Parts: sequence; C-alpha cells; structure tokens
Amino acid sequence: MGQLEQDKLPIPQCVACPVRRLALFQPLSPNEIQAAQRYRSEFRRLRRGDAIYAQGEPAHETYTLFGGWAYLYQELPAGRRQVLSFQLPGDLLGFQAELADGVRGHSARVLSDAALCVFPRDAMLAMFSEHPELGIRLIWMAAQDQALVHEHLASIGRRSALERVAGLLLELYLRIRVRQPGEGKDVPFPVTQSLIADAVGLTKIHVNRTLRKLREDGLLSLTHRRLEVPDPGRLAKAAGLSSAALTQRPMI
Amino acid sequence: MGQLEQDKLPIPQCVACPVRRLALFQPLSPNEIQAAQRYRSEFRRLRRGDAIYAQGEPAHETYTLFGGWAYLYQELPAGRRQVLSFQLPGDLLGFQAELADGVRGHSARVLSDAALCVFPRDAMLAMFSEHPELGIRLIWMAAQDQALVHEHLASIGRRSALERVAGLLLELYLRIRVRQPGEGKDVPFPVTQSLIADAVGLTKIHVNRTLRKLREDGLLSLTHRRLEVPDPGRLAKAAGLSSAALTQRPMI
DNA sequence: CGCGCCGTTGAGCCCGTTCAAAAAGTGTGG
DNA sequence: CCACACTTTTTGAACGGGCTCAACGGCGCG
Repeated sequence: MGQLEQDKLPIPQCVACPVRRLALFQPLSPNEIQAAQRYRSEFRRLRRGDAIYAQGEPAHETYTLFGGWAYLYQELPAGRRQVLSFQLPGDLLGFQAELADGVRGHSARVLSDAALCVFPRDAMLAMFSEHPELGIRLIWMAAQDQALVHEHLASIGRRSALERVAGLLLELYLRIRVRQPGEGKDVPFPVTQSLIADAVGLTKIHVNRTLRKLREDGLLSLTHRRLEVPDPGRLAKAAGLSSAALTQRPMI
Repeated sequence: MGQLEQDKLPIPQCVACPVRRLALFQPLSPNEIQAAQRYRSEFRRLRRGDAIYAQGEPAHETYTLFGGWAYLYQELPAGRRQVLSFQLPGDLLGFQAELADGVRGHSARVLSDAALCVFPRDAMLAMFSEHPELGIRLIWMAAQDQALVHEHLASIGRRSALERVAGLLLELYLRIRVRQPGEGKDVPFPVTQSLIADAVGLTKIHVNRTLRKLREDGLLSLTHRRLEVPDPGRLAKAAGLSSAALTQRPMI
C-alpha cells in the first residue's frame, strides 16, 4: 500500500475502535467515548521502521497503538542496544516521560506498518481532571507494564538462553492471541531474530541456535514471520515458568 | 534497640515528615497534609530481613518507606532469585498490584531496620478522587520507577560485569546522597554482595572479584557497610554511562 | 565460645561470544 | 517478471567471561 493511497483512508471514530476494550478508554460508556474523542489531536500512520519518538527528546505527547507492532529500546555505547518491551494494539506508549514533563528516557519505533492515536500533554491532564476513572485506568495500565518489565528483568538476569527465548516468545504469543481470539493457531510475528537477541540479551547467532533447538523439540514453529505454539503449557515449562503463570494474569 | 523499646516510640505526624518532599504527598500544602494524614491506616516498624509482602498474596495496601532500605525481588525455580529494585526512604511500594486489584507479582523485604506508612486500598482511591493532583503525582513516581527499571534492564542485558556493578553502586550512591545532602562523602550501604549479585545477574563470587577490581582502580571504597565514591564521573565512565546521565535526571 | 552468615581466593570448565562466510528471503526499480 | 541490493537466517570453529565447585578467614550474635 503506497503512502499516498494510505493517506486517503478515513480516520476511525473512537466509538468504533476495535482496541478500545484493551485501551485507556475502556472504562467509558459509548456516550462518554464520543465526547472523549476530542482529546485525540491526531491519528498518525507509520511505516515499518519509523520512529515514534527518540531518547533525549522533550516529551509532550502520549500514544495509543491502534494497529501494528512497536518496540521500546535504549541505545548504549559501542553499538549495543537493549529492547525494553514490545507494544501491541491497544497498548499505551510514552506516558512515562510525558507526565513527568521531562525528556524521553528511551526510543520507540514501529516494527510493522502501524497507526497511532496521539494525545497531547494538555489533553491528558484535562482528561484526568474531567474523568478521574481514567487516571486509575492509566495507573492500572502502568502497573501491567511494570509487571511485564519485572518478568523481563528476572528472565534476563537469572534464566538460561533457552528459557529466555522460550519465555519471550510465549509472552508475545499469548498477548497476541488475546487480541485475535478468532484466528488460527498461528499468529503474525514480525520480530526478527536480531531484535529477539537485543530483547533477551543474547547474540543473534545464539538466538538462532536456541530457536533451532526449540523447533527440534517441537515447542514452536516460527517461519515466514508467523509463530505457532502447539502447546503453551510445554513451552511455559521450557521457559522455567510455573505453569500457573499461564492462566493467572489476563495480560494486556 | 529491642522490639519492646522500639514499639514505644511515638508515631510521626505527616506534617513533620522528613521524607515528604520526596514522597507522594509532596504536592500538598501543610494544611492539606494534616487532613490527608487520615488516609494512613498504620505506621509500621520492621526489623532487618522482615517481609513487607510476598509474591502471590492478594494486595490491598500501598506503602511509603519512611526510613530504612527495602528491596523488591522475584523468586524463580531452582533457588534462583532476581532483585528488581532497591527502595529508599520516601519511595512508594506496592501500588502496582494494589491498584490493579490483583495479586502481588513480586516480594518485598527490608534490608535494614525500617519503618513504613501504610495506606489501604480504599484510602488510596478516596485520596485520588479528593486530591486529583495526587493521582498525577503517583503517575509521576511510577514513571520514575519505570525509568530506573529500564536502566536496570539495559544494564543486565547489554553490559559487562564491571559495568553492571559500577552502575548499580553509582545509582544507589546518588540516590542516597539526594536524601542526605549534609553527610560526609561516605554513605551507609547495607547491601550484601550476594544481593548485588542477584540484582545485576551475576554470581556472588564474580561480584566479589569485580568489586576488588573497582577498588583497585580507586573508583570506590566499600567496607563495613559504608560506600564512598570519590569521583562519580569516573565511576559513571566505568559503568558505560554517558556522563550526562549524572546531572540529567533529578532521580528520586 | 561456637554457630551462621558474609567475604575472599583458587582451579577448571562451559555457555554463550566472536569472527567468518554462505544461503535464503525480501523489497525495489527497470 | 526479472535483476540487483540488502537484510535476515543459518552454519562452522575457536575463544573467553563468568560460572561451578571447593575451601578458608572474618565478624556478629546468641
């Protein structure tokens, strides 16, 4: 789809938003939603690889990911990079520095063609004073985020290469499936091995070997940008997770 | 100080709180503080090693650390442990699962004798509707927290053992100094090498060797539970940080 | 004084890295 | 539809940072 053609697409109404139940506005009734839509300043379309914001920039916007994938990362000396998290449709991005009225502490970029709803700082603040329940909801979403990052931290700090890769793939697989309950067993998976490596703290070479092993053990199939996990329970075991973790949290 | 003797100490008033400017109630005026004090249900004293809450428990309280140190951690299969973060006086603990009305995703424990202000769930919610600015403030504190965890993630994922240990010690040193501007160059540091290891994802043996190297290079002195960093700039360099990071963020 | 926790040191090994190169896939323009 | 460039995936060989296993010294506390 060309850029020009893409720009002609209509801008979706919040009332009809397919990710609303996952997103910030979930607590609002349809009537309120219609009113709340004015907080959104822009509906922005991005192409694969585009930056959303960058480390060091002043922050004055928050985003809801409408469609597509994004990832947050930090760049370190000597060309090293750490992927902090992956964001899926309905996720909230960039509220951290935004509301701390400071500077971005990390960069964000889209993995696939994507679309964002943009909320300026002032709109966010107005929103919270007019709809306090949205403040609670934001805190809830931030808490979910924090829980995922904590899991990520434990994974990188204290798990083997196999467990880390298995864990990341399982997490993403489950998060995608929540969003696409209807589809077949395999889901779109636009994450390169190099990105997986930078997320779990390994080299892409070793990620490749680890993936081979996971495939050989029949724990997953990952080809042509599609991921299938025949038995999430077994993958969870390989990831060194208590299988309770599978059903426990709803996860966003 | 014995337990019995300790229990006789008076309970501090919020108006006179020494950590207030660092904590949740910072935005309130002295008058408001006096009124807000009723949100606090308890002032709790703990001894070195006591648990504050544990992974898996239902959450219905949030805490402000009044004095002493605490740490958040996750326990993994095979006796492994990951320290997620260290908390210093004024820091807010446990709001994550609390406000997501769920179950604790990690455990919290005090490192040294400590004291907490306890806020029940209902009080927190009432607080936010009566003082919306406290909601914003909470989000701000959560964002600060998130930034620290992101830094931590990048450290474990993409830095060498030396950089990780240097980075953690520098972070803690600076955070303590913000709280105790008056004191001498060295600060109290009750963190064991084993805990450092579980924080940065190394073995305690290797942490010991890394600390020796840092001492030999004159970057720090760490003995008898006290830490001194003669030149934070040099330590930042050893940690692989842009020395800008030193002055950039105020940090809580 | 003895027990347990914490810090320290040595020797050898292994998981994941580095370096190198080829094969396969993906996108672009003619 | 094909040719070309570029990115991503895959494989091999050798190295090394941090781990494992084992032991000892020091210090606080009951």
